[in-house]
Amino acid sequence: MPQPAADTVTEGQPGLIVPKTERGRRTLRALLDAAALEFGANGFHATGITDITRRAGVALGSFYTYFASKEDIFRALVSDLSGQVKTEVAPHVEAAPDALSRERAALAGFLDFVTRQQLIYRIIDEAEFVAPDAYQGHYRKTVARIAARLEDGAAKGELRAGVGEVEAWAIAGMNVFLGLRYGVWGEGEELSEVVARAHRLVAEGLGRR
Amino acid sequence: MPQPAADTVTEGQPGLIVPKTERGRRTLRALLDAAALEFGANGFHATGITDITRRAGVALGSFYTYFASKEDIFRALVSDLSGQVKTEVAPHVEAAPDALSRERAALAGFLDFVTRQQLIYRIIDEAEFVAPDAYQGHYRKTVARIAARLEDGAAKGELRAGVGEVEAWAIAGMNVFLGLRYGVWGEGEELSEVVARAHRLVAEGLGRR
Amino acid sequence: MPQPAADTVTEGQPGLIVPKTERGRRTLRALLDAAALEFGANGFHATGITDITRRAGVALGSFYTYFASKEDIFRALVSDLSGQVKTEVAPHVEAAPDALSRERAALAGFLDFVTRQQLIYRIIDEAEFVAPDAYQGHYRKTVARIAARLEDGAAKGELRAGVGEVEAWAIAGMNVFLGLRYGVWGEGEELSEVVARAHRLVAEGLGRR
Amino acid sequence: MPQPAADTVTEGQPGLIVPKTERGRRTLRALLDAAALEFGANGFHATGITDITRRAGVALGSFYTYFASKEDIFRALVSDLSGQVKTEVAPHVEAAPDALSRERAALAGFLDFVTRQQLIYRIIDEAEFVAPDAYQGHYRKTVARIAARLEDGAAKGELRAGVGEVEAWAIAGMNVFLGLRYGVWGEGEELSEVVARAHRLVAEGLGRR
DNA sequence: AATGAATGAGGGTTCATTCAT
DNA sequence: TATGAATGAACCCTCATTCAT
Repeated sequence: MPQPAADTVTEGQPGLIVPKTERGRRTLRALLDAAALEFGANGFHATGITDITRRAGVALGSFYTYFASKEDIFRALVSDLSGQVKTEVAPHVEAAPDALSRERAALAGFLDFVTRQQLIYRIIDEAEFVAPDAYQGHYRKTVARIAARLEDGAAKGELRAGVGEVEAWAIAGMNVFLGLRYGVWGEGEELSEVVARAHRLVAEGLGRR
Repeated sequence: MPQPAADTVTEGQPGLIVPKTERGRRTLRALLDAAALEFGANGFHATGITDITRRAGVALGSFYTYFASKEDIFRALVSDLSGQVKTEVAPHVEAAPDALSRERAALAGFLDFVTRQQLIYRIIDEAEFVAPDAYQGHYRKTVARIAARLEDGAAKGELRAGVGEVEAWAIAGMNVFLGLRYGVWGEGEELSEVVARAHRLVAEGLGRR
Repeated sequence: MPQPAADTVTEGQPGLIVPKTERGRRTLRALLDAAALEFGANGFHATGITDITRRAGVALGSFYTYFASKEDIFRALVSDLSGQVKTEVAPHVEAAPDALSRERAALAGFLDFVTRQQLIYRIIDEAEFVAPDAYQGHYRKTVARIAARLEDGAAKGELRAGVGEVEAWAIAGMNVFLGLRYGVWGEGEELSEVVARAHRLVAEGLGRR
Repeated sequence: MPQPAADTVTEGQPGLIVPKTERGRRTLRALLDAAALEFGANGFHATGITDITRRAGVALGSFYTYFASKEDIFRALVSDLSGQVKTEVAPHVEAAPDALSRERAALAGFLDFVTRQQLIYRIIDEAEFVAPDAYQGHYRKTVARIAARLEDGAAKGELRAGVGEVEAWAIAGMNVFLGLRYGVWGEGEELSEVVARAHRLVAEGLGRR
């Protein structure tokens, strides 16, 4: 079951109003968490501002103290969630000893995140249609991280030479689709099995040796 | 540049009204083609029924002679486009001599389709939020085809044993992301290069031999 | 007591939608008449679209079949009322035998109109703040008519030479203020007396002979 | 160019809070001056309380320390401006040697005031729709002054006998319209010429001698 | 006296769908 | 079958005013 992001606003985002009082900070937090749950469960268009404020326990008008529009809070969420995914996956990745196991750890960490936060993860995907620039921003950053890992692995001789952005997009696509299929739609499939098989594809390909 | 699908409705879909008269058939066709362009360009929610009927050159009321609702025509489109993708990619695939080159051909064909019909292709993706069942249907069918190819290849000894659904989802995800990145967002990148690199990943993986 | 303008739409105004059916024509008429009463009685800002549609006996949405916005119908009204004033006053003016009595007839006709349509006349005045261009348009046209009369009178030797636009604006202002004071605010003052005195001012001035 | 009225509150008005401290007096002044500029530039309805407090450099809540409502400050302004007009015009009038030149001086002084304070002058006019009693109050007082002057002139034999309230309203209307047309809308017309021509109308009328 | 967050009624506008012609 | 006017629920957003600090 999706949990409201416990501490949503970690660093200032451009354009985000920073409340001056403690009370204001609590209200902003409540709005973001409520929005995550509502957008996640019902999608952008089916969610009304009143759904968000009702769940957050604040008055309708207070919404506009912190956000200029429904799109505005949506963008803030995407940006926030993008950071959350990265933050959750990073420790797994860093603990891995070499390039190939880094990718395995990234996939495992991502599937885990998506499974726990499945409704909320939809928000990022819906951004493709609600806030395309935020969507592009998220994936360009994500892929840049993957590409950097791959290039590092190649430089260390742990991966074959020449891997780069194209491979990174391919891996991102695999991970996202596997997350959707087995993390969100899945009905109890063994995720470790999925990780193992998908990772073998990435490591060895499909051909016979 | 996206073209209106010239002959959109090829076979009866469940729930779809089949017009009796030639005139009716033309109106239905006009509506579907107009809807593809409008939904593709502006998305489901930003598109009004009047946008569709205006472009189709029919009266507003006539829309409901053919479709029960906005979602209805959207579903019909997704189903239709799903068939189109399959139809366009299939010949490439069938011409390929072995399992690995089949996957290469599928990727190449898909990238080509997406590049030509980029706006329209968005419709399928937006279905995730507008008509999730149609979206699932499309991808389950797509993946089933891929899985069947892989299993066939394994049976023939052209691929390593044990490949199946998980690998098929991974490949689907890869293809879709590469299509979005290089077919839709791309600015003139060499698609053949993308295909070559992505295919090497599928064939050999990232590890050193 | 103000009467709804019996036949409001007499000639096509730019930007005004012209209904294609008889029913549509009736709805448009009903909306304009209702708007005149509501705007006249309560002013632009205190009048809601729903007040207009309720009085007109049509659904809220129908309003937007004919007008793009609240301002839009207001402008249409101003333009329409501007024409009505002219139409009502003109016959009095034309029946007058010479230049001085023309001005007297114009004042008398105007006071009469304002007295009968006092609420509705407020609409034109409020336009100064709601649709300044429409307001300017009305008064520039009105004054142009007065100036033309004066110049004609001077040419015929019925008025002293040199009268023109400045005098026309002065007369317009006099008429409007007298209309407001004695037509709208008035409590049964004898209008003929007002006309007589004001006209003597226009004819002879205040000085001693 | 309109100037913020330097010393706006000169005498206590009914219902107006008179601050005890110097600081309070400054805040009140700042609010009134800011309101004059905002109402003048954007009108009553388009002006928000926050626009006023922002320009005045005080917190939103402080507004209600001094005024009970938006209408309240508007009324206070109208009353204040009414006094200003009178104060500005009076010396010109008093300096004039006889009844006719008094009216000429009044018109000239008024046109001058309106030209310098055009935006702010709109406030008085808008009062017709925002605070009709304040509007009536202003013009009844204004006209009473004019009427008193006329009657005085008649008593002294400088004007023809019998002039009174009707003539005063007529003259007020002329002045106001000429102010709007040549002071506010005008584009550099020679005001002295306007004064001369309008005054000849008042003095001699339009007829031939 | 000042601050600024909180409130919530209200209003304009959209648009999918229905219906009379 | 086609037409286009009619319907009205729904929704986003504003903003005057209140209130806790």
